[in-house]
Amino acid sequence: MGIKGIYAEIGTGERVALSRLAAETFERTGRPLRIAIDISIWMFQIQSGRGGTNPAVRTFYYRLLRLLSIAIQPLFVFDGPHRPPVKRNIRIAPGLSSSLPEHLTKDLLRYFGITYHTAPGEAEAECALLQKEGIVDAVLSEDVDTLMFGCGLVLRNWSSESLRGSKSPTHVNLYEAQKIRSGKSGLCSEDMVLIALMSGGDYIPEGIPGCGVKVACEAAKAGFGTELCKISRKDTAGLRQWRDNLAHELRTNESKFFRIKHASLEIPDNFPDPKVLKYYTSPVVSNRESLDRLKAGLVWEAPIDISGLRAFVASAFGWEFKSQAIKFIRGLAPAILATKLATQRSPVASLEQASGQSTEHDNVLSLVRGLHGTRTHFSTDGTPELRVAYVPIDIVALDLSTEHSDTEYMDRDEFTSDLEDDSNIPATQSNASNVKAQVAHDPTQPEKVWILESYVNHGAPSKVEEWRESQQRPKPARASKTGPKKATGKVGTHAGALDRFVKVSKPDIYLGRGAGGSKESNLVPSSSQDSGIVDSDTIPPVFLAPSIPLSPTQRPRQSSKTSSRRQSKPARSARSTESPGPLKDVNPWTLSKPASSQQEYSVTRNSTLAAVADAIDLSVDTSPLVPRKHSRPVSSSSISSMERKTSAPKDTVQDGKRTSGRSPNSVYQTSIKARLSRPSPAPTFSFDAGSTSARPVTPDSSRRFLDCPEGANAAKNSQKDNPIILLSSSPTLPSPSEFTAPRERSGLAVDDTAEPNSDVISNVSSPTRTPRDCRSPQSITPPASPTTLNARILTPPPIINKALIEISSSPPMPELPPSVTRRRPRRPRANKQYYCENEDKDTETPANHADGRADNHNSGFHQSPSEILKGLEQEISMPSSSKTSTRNQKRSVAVTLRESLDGAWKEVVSSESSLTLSGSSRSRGEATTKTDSKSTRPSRRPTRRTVQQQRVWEGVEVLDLTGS
DNA sequence: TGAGCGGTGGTTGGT
DNA sequence: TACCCACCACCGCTCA
Repeated sequence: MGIKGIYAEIGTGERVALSRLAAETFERTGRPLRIAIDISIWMFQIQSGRGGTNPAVRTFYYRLLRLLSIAIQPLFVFDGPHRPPVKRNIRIAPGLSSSLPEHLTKDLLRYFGITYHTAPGEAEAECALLQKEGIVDAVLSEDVDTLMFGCGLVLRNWSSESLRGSKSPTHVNLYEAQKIRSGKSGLCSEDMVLIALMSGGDYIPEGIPGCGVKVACEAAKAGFGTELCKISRKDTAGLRQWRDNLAHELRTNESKFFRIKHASLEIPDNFPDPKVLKYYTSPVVSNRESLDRLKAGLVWEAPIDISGLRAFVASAFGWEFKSQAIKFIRGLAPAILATKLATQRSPVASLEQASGQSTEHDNVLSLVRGLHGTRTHFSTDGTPELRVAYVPIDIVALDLSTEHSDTEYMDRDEFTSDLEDDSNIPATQSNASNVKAQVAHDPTQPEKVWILESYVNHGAPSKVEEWRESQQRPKPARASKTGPKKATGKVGTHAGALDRFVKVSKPDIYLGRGAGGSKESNLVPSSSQDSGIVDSDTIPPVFLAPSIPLSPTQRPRQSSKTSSRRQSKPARSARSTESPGPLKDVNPWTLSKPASSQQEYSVTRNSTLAAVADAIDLSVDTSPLVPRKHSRPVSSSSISSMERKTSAPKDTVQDGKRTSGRSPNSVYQTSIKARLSRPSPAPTFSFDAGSTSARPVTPDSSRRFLDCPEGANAAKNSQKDNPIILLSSSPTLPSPSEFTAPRERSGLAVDDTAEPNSDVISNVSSPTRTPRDCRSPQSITPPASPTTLNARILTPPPIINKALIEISSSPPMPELPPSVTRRRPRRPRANKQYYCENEDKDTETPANHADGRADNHNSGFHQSPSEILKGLEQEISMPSSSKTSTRNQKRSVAVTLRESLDGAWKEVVSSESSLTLSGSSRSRGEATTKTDSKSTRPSRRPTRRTVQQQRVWEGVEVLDLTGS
């Protein structure tokens, strides 16, 4: 937890490449960068490992490889027995230091020859001490608490640079105590102690009630922190005096230390708790004697026990076969090579050199088979690297003949799950094209790896010199270079090669930017385009938002919460001036494979062209060869991810003619895993004013409606008088020709053109039976023209062979007055969907989904509606812990179990009950109707007022696009 | 678990 | 005194 909100004060630090730090330290000191690592930082980060045996330890293994590949010398610090018994309000069992299996971790470190150290108390405090004592250069920690303990250089958040494709950790946030003190915040370690005490820290999460980091910072800047740390803990009178001074200043703001006075803040009598104060100011750390012993015993360059490590990975990760031994060699070799180059002792200083024997220096030199280029890469913040050729088996001398052949036993799943971890090994080897190489990898053949230039200069200077000389020599002119280029078909790409993989479903929007614009100009924006200024008028209508022509300010929020969050990100980064990020001039287009479990690739680009990015739809498929016969309906729960990553081409309308976006020869992604954390989007039906018929709203139909004179007129008028209420329409909704919903459902005339499956119809129940669903058109007061009201009908979940239980806990449906703007609840938290797997069929389960989030739904697994209803009753009637007002509320809850059919529902059983809700409505994410405005002042924010005055009509998902 | 985001409500100071 | 406004703490949610 650290200190909540502290980053708003001290900033997020300088984002730097760890390799750059390593190289700079190496050049400055002549030795590798040494960092103390609080082992607990791995606790959660490495839990993401999936598959195989001990995935967390395996991820830890790859992280160690990554550290070694930039020749960093880590010193791992474990928590000791004398750490504070309670941290973050959690009582810590003595001896339990992390969720990692400690013995495995320590074994692994031993085999790697990496030193670890058990602190007497808290690892964080010990790490800070090690840095202060100069034993290490920096501390890698999970937060900046080490600054409180007096650490001078803290590294945090070792992770990949976002938007760069690779997820391999390359960069850290760097905090220098000196810079923080002289910076805008002006905070020192004593100040931070006070902030932790007042606003809440690890040992006292509550702090002073009502006091946040802002007020605490003001108090610290006024000098209360420094003063407090000077007072002896036994000096109770001094402490009391200090507390009274602080309370007085807070109450009166006499000395103008604070922006405003804080009369309502009450400082507890026992503030600050001497025990807690002691944890911060005098933590249990090693004494001088222990430190000296540690210093004397530290071995920074212990060799890796290769055979021991091989045995370890075989037993701990199940890497028992030859192919896995090869993978082991392949991962380990570059790390060892980099370390050897960086820690190579000078040949002059070597005694062996004097004796004329083969030296260690010669051995390292022999590992470098050649140099093949230089680069400056964003992953190292542009620190120069050299491409070094080496033979893996020379470095990791493992006898492969003793390894078990595994061709017969290879478990494909296991193999692919291991490949996921390969994203963690040095970036030089981690790319999709190497998947093939991995299978056919021969460790006796030379490989190439990028290694920091300073290490190569140090470890193999003669090779570098030789290579540089060869670079300077004029190369003999090749006959082929002077002649005309031959299209060999083997090198580079031929025209249209990408067409097999990338489908551009939007016309060339850059084509008009210059006469005879090259192909390249279609994809790579020019600098002027990089400005992100896009004239919406120049974009053909098809590029606009799927349903509604809107001005940029009226753009609907994306149905995916994630996407909306992503949209909000640039705003934050725009605010941030501290981390501009390296290499802004990189190609804004990125082809990335989003998640290991997902098969689709996506073409994305930097946010500077967000407006254009919205208008471009690139569908990329992994297979250009064989079109699938049937494109499975896209999982509704995956729609959000589809929106972000891959989307099938949408139908377009041009010159009044409808063009199906789906090319008959195109191949669409059909198996998508995504989290199931939100209610399924559904096809949207519109109820035209004065009409009892409903028709599905597709991007197309909306556009058709708005393109026609009536629609345009309606839109125009409604902007003035009555807001148009349109529902979000799924961009991945099948076109009408593919839509297989039955024509008639309880009076709903569905205007689709396809012939429904009669078998399906016969078993389909009315989707209007539950309050969660939309009402039939008859029950809706036709809105005054020209308002168009669209209601949502639950659609069958496209996960075939699944039953979807939709639970709705909503107040009784109010009458919907005409022309009332219904706001969509920001988070429909009250609704839950439970997926029940049909065990007889081979289907995926929510637990199988990419991130495992669907496990949250397990509470509904294999339960009957009545069981679920019972559980829901308990859940809803549970008292809320929120401090906000509570009241009883009558609610109607309906549970319907439906089986998913192809394009329809089959209702199995439903149950309904009335519940009394107690607890905070706010905590349940519902719209509230405020009645007790006497005690609480009504909000003056228009958005809030709108929500307060109108109940959200759950069951109808309304996206208010009026911008009001 | 840390951290960020958006929403909500309380407090304060100014009008 | 009532109202308005800005600020901030706090909460739930989400993502990595």
